[in-house]
Formats: sequence, C-alpha cells, structure tokens
Amino acid sequence: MSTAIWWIRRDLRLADNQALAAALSSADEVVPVFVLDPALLGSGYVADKRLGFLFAGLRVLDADLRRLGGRLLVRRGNPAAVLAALRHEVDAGPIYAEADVSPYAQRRDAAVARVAPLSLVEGLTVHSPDAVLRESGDPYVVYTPYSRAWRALPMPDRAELLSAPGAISVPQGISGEAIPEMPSQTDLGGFPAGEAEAQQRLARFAGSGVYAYREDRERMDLDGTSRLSPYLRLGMVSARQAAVAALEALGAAETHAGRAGAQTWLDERIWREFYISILYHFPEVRHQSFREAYRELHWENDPALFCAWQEGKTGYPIVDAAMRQLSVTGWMHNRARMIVASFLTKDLLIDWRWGERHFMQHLIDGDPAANNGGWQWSAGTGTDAAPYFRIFNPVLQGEKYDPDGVYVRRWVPELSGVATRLIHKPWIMTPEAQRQAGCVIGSDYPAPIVDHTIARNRTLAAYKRAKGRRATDSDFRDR
DNA sequence: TTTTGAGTTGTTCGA
DNA sequence: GTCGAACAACTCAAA
Repeated sequence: MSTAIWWIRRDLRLADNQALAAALSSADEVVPVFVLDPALLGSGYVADKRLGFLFAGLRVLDADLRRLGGRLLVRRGNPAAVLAALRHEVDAGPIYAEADVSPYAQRRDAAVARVAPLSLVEGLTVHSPDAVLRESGDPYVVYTPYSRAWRALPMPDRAELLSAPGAISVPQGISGEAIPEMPSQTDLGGFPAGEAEAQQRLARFAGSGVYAYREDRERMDLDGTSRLSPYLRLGMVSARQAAVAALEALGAAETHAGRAGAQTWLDERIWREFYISILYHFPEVRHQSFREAYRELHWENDPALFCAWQEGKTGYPIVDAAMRQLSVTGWMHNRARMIVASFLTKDLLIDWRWGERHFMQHLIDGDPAANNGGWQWSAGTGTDAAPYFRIFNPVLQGEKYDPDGVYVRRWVPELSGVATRLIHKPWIMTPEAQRQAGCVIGSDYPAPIVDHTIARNRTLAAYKRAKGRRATDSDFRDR
C-alpha cells in the first residue's frame, strides 16, 4: 500500500487539480492535508474575512472529500516540521502541491523540500511564469506584449480539464485538529465558500454577464463583474477553468459588444497571470517600487489623513463609499479600488505600501501578486504603470461610473437625501440645501479633507522631483 | 546593433 | 457641451 500527500494551499478544489491528480496517480492512498501556518496567520497581512472564507472553504472541501470516501486533515505548525512528521507517520512517498510564487511561499516550499521530497505542479496559472518569456529568456514587464505571448501558447480545451476523482482513499487512524471557527460568526458578505459555489458562479457569469462585461464592469452601481476573485484566490475554481470559460464565451458571442465583453474578461485572466509572473520574477516589488525612479518619492504619510481614508471619512463620497464597502463586506468593486488607490497616493500623498497593507488586512480576495500589481500601477511606480500625471478626479469618476449615486447612497447613508446632481460633491450645497437634505457638511458628513486641485498639483511636483533627483544621482554615478 | 512603434482603466485647458 | 491637445518623456519589445 503506497501513500502520497496532497498538500493543499490555495487549490481548494477537486476538479482540474493537477496536484491532486498527480498524488492520486502515484499512490494507492492519499492524505489531503492543510497546514495552518502560524507564520502566515500572524503576519499582519491577514484579513478576518479572508480567514473566514478559508476556514469555510476547508469545511466544504472536507465535506466534498467525505462524499468520495476520504476526508481533510488539518494540522498546525511550521509546514516543514508538520509535513516531515506526517510523512513519517503515514510512511508516505512524495508530497504533491500546486506551485505558488509569493516570496514567502518560495521560502516555505524550499524549506519543505529540504526535509521531504516535494513535487510542485502547475495549476495556479494557465501558463507558468517560466513559460511566458521573451525570446531572450527575460520576463515581460509590459502587459501588452506579455498578453500576446500568453495567447500564442497552446490552450487546453474543456475536454482536457481534469475531472474530480470518483473516489479517494485516505489512510485510517491519523488525527488532525478541527477546522477553526471564526470568532463571532464572520459574515462573508455574499461569498459562500466552496468549489460548487465557485463553479456555479463561473457558469452563470460566462453564460450571460460576461457579454456585457466591457461596459458594465465600470459601473459601481451595477453588478457587472464576475465576483469570482475570492474563489480564484483559493483555487475553488482553477485558472484553466476560468480561461476556458472565457474562450468559450468569446467563441459563442454573437455581437460585437458580446465579443468585446468576453475579450475583456479574458484579458483580466491574463492580467492576473501577468502580476503573478511579475511577483515571481521580481520578488522585490513586495517591498519597494519596481521603478527605481520613484523609490525616492517623498510621501507625506499623514496618519490622520490615512485614518480618514481607512474609515471612509474623506469627504469625497465615492472614496468613502468604496472604503466602507471594503470594511463591511471585505470586497470592493474594481474601479473603486483604482479610485481609492489614486486618492491615497496622489491626493493624500501616502505611500502605496500603506494602502497595499490595508487592502490585505481587509480584502476577502487579497492576493499578494494582484494587490501589489494594482497598487503599484495606481501609484505609477510599477512595471507597466499609469503615467504619474494620470490622477483620478474623485468627483468625475463618481459622476461617470455611479451616475445616479446609487452606490454612494448604499454605503454612505448620511448622503441619501442629497440630490443626484450634487451627490458626488455635496460640499457645494448651500447651507439651506444641506438642511433640506438632512446632511450638514462638517457635522453629518465631513468636508473634503484635501482640495483635489491643490493636492493634484502638489503630487505632480513631488513625482517630478523624484524623477529629477534620480537623474542627478545617476549622472553623478556615471562620472 | 539600431531603429521604430507603442504603451489598461485620465484630466484639464482652451478653442 | 464638445473636441483635441498637452501632460513627459521613457522604456520596452521586436523587427
């Protein structure tokens, strides 16, 4: 009787799971194990909602495994120690796991590989970061050529996706700990965990919503996005399943708009892999700007302004609505993420890393690669960055992408009586209008904490200075 | 090696 | 209200 270990990390699914398939084909029995890693759980980059979603996902996975005659083992501790002990205990051969790219995952897996045979297999992405490279062997650092190379690689079709196993045999007599409960019944904000839920969402979105995605995804007052991010984060749906669905939708689209929608959503799959590739090839982006020029930026980092941003009390309705949506649900609309990121970095001149950390501490889908890529893009410090002079105007963004103020009123109820015409700039209401709207600026709702025009000019100057300083430094070095 | 074309998501200003 | 230009060069990718 041979035994293999399936080490589950962010692949909480039975279908199209290459690590599980490899374990099953290599041995008679498989131990599915999740390791509660104190280094991750106590890292300061953890969100209650994300942890709750993980634990709920583990419960569903355990139930799914039990239907196949198996079960999930949960252990706690340093992964290398836990896995070495488990291997000894069940007399197992290799450990199979889905390769991950974050700097911590790399260190952790290297430590495990030193004490046990660890076989890392594909699955986090459709195309591994080592497979999408330039002719020279260097990684791409601009999205468009990356996406061209990505698309040129062979794609699996639906028939090639792996089915869930029909049965799974787990050795008897091994004990683990119970899947933790979240304190005080964490509300998962409309994201029930599990593979079945993820597959349903994917099928529903790929069957209808995706065709209007290009336009509707911009609208914060609509439900135009797939809301699959937490499921992709923990692999309740595989990257391949999502990409295959996108390609099928593209093929099935009958209108120009429909094709554009499917194409745009496919692009989002590729953006995800682009940022995974960037984090893999340039792990230092976790700690510093990708672009050297902006490592010298002089951030203001005013703690009071940061606090107002976190709490959704900036006086800019679209920013406050978004930040409150994040606190309450653990999720934020993608356009809203760009707006608040632009506001934090360009209006408040606060270090993007502060915002990155806050997002990781609250997002149910918080992913190191995508979050870092998004923040550095917004801050203009990243690989394929927005030009530094591209500064979102929170009023215009609100008027354009929440035209009726529905999103603002949902999350900032003190503004619910404000006329639509003024909902994104309530401070220009006359005192009389404020009384009538039941919203006095300065007491019911804050006045803007910064003046956008002034802040914008200050930021343009700061970025220009950072670039200038760099030029001077390198001139000096070259001499 | 050199050259050339191109680059997620925007805003402001002036005509 | 609408339109085009300016914003700022810079670096990447590929021929």
